[in-house]
Amino acid sequence: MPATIYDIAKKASVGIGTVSRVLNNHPNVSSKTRERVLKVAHDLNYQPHAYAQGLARKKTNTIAAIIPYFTNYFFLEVLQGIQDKMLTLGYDIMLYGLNENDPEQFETYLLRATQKGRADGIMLFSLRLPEDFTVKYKHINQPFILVDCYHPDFDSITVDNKAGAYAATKHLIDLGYKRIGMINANPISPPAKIRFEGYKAALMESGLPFDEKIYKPSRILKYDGFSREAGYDSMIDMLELPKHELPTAIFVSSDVQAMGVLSAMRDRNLTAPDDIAIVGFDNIELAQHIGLSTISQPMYEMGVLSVGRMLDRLSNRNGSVTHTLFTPKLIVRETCGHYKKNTTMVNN
Amino acid sequence: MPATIYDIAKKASVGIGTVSRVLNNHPNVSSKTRERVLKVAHDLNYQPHAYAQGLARKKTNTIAAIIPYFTNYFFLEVLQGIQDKMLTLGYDIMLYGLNENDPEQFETYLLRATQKGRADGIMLFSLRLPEDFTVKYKHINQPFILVDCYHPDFDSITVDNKAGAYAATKHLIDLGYKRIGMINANPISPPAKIRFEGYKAALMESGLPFDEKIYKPSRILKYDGFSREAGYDSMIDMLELPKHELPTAIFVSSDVQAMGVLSAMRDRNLTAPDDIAIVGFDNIELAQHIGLSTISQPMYEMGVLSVGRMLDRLSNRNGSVTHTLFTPKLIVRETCGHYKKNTTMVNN
DNA sequence: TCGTTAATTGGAAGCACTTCCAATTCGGTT
DNA sequence: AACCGAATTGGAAGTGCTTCCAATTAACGA
Repeated sequence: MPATIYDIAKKASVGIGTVSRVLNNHPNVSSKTRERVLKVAHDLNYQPHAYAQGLARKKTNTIAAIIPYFTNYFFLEVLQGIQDKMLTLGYDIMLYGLNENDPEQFETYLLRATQKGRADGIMLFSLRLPEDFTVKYKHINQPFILVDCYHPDFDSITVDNKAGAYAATKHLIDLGYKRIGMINANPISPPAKIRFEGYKAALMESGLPFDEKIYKPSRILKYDGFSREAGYDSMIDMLELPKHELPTAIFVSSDVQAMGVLSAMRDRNLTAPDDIAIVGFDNIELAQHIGLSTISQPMYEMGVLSVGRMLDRLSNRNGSVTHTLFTPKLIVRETCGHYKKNTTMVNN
Repeated sequence: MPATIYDIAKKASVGIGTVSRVLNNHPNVSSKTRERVLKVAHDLNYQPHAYAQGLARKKTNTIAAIIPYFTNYFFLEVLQGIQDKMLTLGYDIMLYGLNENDPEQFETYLLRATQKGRADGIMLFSLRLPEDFTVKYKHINQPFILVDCYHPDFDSITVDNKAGAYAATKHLIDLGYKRIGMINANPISPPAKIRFEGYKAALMESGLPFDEKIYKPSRILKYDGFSREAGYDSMIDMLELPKHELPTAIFVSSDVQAMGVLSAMRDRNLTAPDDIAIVGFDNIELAQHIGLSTISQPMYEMGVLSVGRMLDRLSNRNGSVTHTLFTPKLIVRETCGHYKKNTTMVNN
């Protein structure tokens, strides 16, 4: 039978109010009684009851995180960032991992997470929110923070996809490649669209022409084309081109697709970077092992920052919405070919 | 201002007791009042306050999961299994992810998780518990369930490491390899020790001699030798042997080590399985991509089962402790060489 | 020594629920 | 119409905390 403040009060011959004040470091307690209470609390091995505190304080010190499991590495890194930061702040995190194959799950989890008294705030990751999200969830009084996704009405932390795509393409240009193609996911998806813009911007700026023949948006639509299969398919399609029209380098809109692209090349007895140089996007765990040059998102930092945002929002409900854009980093490995001395080589 | 049962009671002209009974499906309510209350509740968009319920019921419907992040793929799979099962049961999960570099974190998290009223039970993953764990945490009245780790005093769900190692070795034997080595982690670690036993048992059974020269426990001790570097180091060491003493096949105690083993082979211009066949253990995500034959642990199922155990334990605190042993599965890919027709080929 | 002000202190009320007990209502009997 | 047991119902008490307000005590100067 765990001790309550009543037990402490009785044993220390004080009122429960005093016990509470001591335990919460309120100033108006004489140091003698404070010490006495503290000693008794320690002797009884007292631990406050989280739910009773939550009920009385109208605060749970818990935040809910809704993350799709299938984002895998992203999921892990971001979560770790959040967790580490949360610990130091005394918050707990309630996890709601989404399975790709169950579209109703999001609603279910959202409902649970927003159930009165469960969490102080909700963090949503990599989820495309419907247009009507705002009206639908207007009545919810927990703040939302979006990470790796965007909606004008909520604080968000995203990565600058255009800058990333630009950096990838620019790097290939700097290496001397002249005919640079792109294998994209489905441009319906905002990141795919924006990465395409970054690619074009880099070409423009360097005076290279944009050639439709070596730009392949994905024909396979599952996961909006962000899949190994989609990459494979696009590359096979690309390789139908007559040899002199083939690109010498390709920017691929994601690492998973790049995996497929590399498989397709292997099947055609081509290697990267000797035949065609490849740069991906995302820096998934695998990228390091296969030497894939890519663009890395600062996932851990995004996690940490998102916690900060959440706390800001918690203490100031009506502040104006902020959108933070992180600049991703180019990671040079083998698949993009001989790198120049002036490029930073990053090892993991 | 969200609705409470008092609001409902007033609007439906009934007492709060009745409202509560309706909401909790207690039998003794006339169907007229039941419907009336239900309608009002719906109109007011009523949601019960989780903490108030928890306080009154002395039950949180939440369980805490303490998992080391560095287990990566294991972490993801197991968590998903838990989550999916939990959802259907109306439980929430509170996540405590451990960083490898902070040994005090475990204590901290355990303390938080066991704080009164926070979670109904605690699940511990892949954590080696100190001998004195039982006495130290005797006072805690939340049940513990151990997954992928063992302690005699608590329910546990583990994988049959011996059977897995046996299956791996036996498969190599069945393929016709006669000189089969093993690269192990540090045998201090229980799984490493037991996998070694499985390896030896398979050799024995087939009348093959155990040769110390081709058994290499790890010299690098970080992560108990379950690391890429350890695998690399052991393999380099192994390759010092005169050619005729080299094994023709090696069972490696983990996939991460196998990664290192394969790198070492590549550095010496050897390939698997042509020069030396390799079988790993764990079936990490990467294994599929590099065609590594390995032993797969049913992580998802372990997660699901652990939830079941937890609920059993929750409803029967004093039942005797159960230890469940899962039998892992052999996954045949390329690195073990030509497979026989009678072996099941698994694709992922 | 006595008033006055400031520093402590006790405990009721409130947080939103569940549950138990006593009271009321209902249906069916006689 | 009166009665009885069963089916409903209301609401007090309890869950463990915070916080506020009134009351007590201490401290200080005159």
